[in-house]
Amino acid sequence: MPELPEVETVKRELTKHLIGITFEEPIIYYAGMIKTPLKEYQSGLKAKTIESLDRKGKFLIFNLNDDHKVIFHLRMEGKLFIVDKKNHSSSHLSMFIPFKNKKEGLAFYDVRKFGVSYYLKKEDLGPLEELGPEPFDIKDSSYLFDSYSKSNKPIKELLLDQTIMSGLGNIYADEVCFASRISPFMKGNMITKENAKSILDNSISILNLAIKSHGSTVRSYKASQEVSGSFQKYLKVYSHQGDECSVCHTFKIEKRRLNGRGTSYCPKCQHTGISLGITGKIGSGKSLATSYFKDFGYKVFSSDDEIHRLYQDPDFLLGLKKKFPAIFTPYLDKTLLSKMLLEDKTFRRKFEGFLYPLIRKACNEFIIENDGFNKAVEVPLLFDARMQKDFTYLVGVETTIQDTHLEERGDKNISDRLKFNSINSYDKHRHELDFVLTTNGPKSALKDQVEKIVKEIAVKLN
DNA sequence: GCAACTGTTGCTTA
DNA sequence: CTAAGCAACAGTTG
Repeated sequence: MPELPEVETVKRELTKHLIGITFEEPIIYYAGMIKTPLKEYQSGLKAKTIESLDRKGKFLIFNLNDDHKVIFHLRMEGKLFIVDKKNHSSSHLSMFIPFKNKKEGLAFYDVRKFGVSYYLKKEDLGPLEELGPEPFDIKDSSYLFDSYSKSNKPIKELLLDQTIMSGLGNIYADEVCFASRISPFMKGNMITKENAKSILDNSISILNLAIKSHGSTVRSYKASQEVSGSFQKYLKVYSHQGDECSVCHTFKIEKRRLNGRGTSYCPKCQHTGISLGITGKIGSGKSLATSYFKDFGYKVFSSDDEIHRLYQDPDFLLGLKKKFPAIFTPYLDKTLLSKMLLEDKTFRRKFEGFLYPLIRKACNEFIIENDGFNKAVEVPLLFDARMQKDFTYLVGVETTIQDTHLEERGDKNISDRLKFNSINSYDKHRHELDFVLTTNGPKSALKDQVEKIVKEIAVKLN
């Protein structure tokens, strides 16, 4: 995962073996990794000796015994191992640089081929040009406060911005937010000076401890053949989604996407507010239940409303038409759509595969946008859309008088509506619910049930 | 069996 | 300018 501590570990490990080593001409198997002219790279490294190694943020630097240097960025999976010339594994080998008068060489393994390398004059900054200071070099947290305050982006995204401060990646950014008791979703311009100080202090202490632990070993990443990092045992949120928070012992660690990155946090310790997924069959009374949560101060969102909004969206309709031309005659035929959803299983799968991710994304955006508030999100097909993990708690709404409810709201096609029960896997997943609301009785009884849940959650949040 | 997800960054598009 | 989405790639997980 190479973030700063892992790259520092690589640097320390390689320093033991590389100082004074003379390169032979590099053998390049994946030319895409070399970001400066290939021929110069090969001829430039040949017969040069390594004088010292350096690290800036997540970049690794070899200083050669002339006026040039070599820069590596390992990105996601890049690994620099010293291996025997005839013993190196050939799978995912992007480059091999044999050592002169030695039986070993430096191998660059990179499964995903995202890693890059540069051959540059020592005075050229190259990719380091825009790089911000490391936390260790920031003497005053007001620098961070000033940088973050200017931005409307979520604080975690700003922590990942290497031009402001370098070194934090996805794992340590989550850990720093947790240690600082700050929501990763909070906008930069909302943070206080105390927040900024906390972020700087925790960045320094977490990175230092991680360096001491030789980084983290997660998934396939290892700094060298010999060294396995152990910082993963100190991780409090990253890789802990679903576990009870080790600090408050009240809620599970949650995980959701923020700008395409998995983001783990504790809703209580980091003051994000909790989120409820409200689900149930058609006509069960979900909307009414959700509206009661609103009465108790919750922010609410309905995925049905989102679907209606999507059907007004020309871009969505265009995408839909491209994927499912059959339901356009020539305009979207909702009756035909309902019929096909009920009768054609293959069509339904495909349609759901198109629609559910959009719903999931919209719900996620709503939750992130309403950071700090408690939220109730109505999702009729929550289980089918596999959104169980997207909420703090799951609330089921049940009734034995579905048809009465549908009649009450003036539904014309009750029997057709009820057919949709067959494609809702609520019953199969009922045991996953944290709360069940029953809506057979008077409305006031439902409101009382909602109030009970609201109070229980308020106690947990303190 | 397919879709989503994975540690990073930079470029394109609106 | 910002913001979002995608691209680079290949393997693992549900």
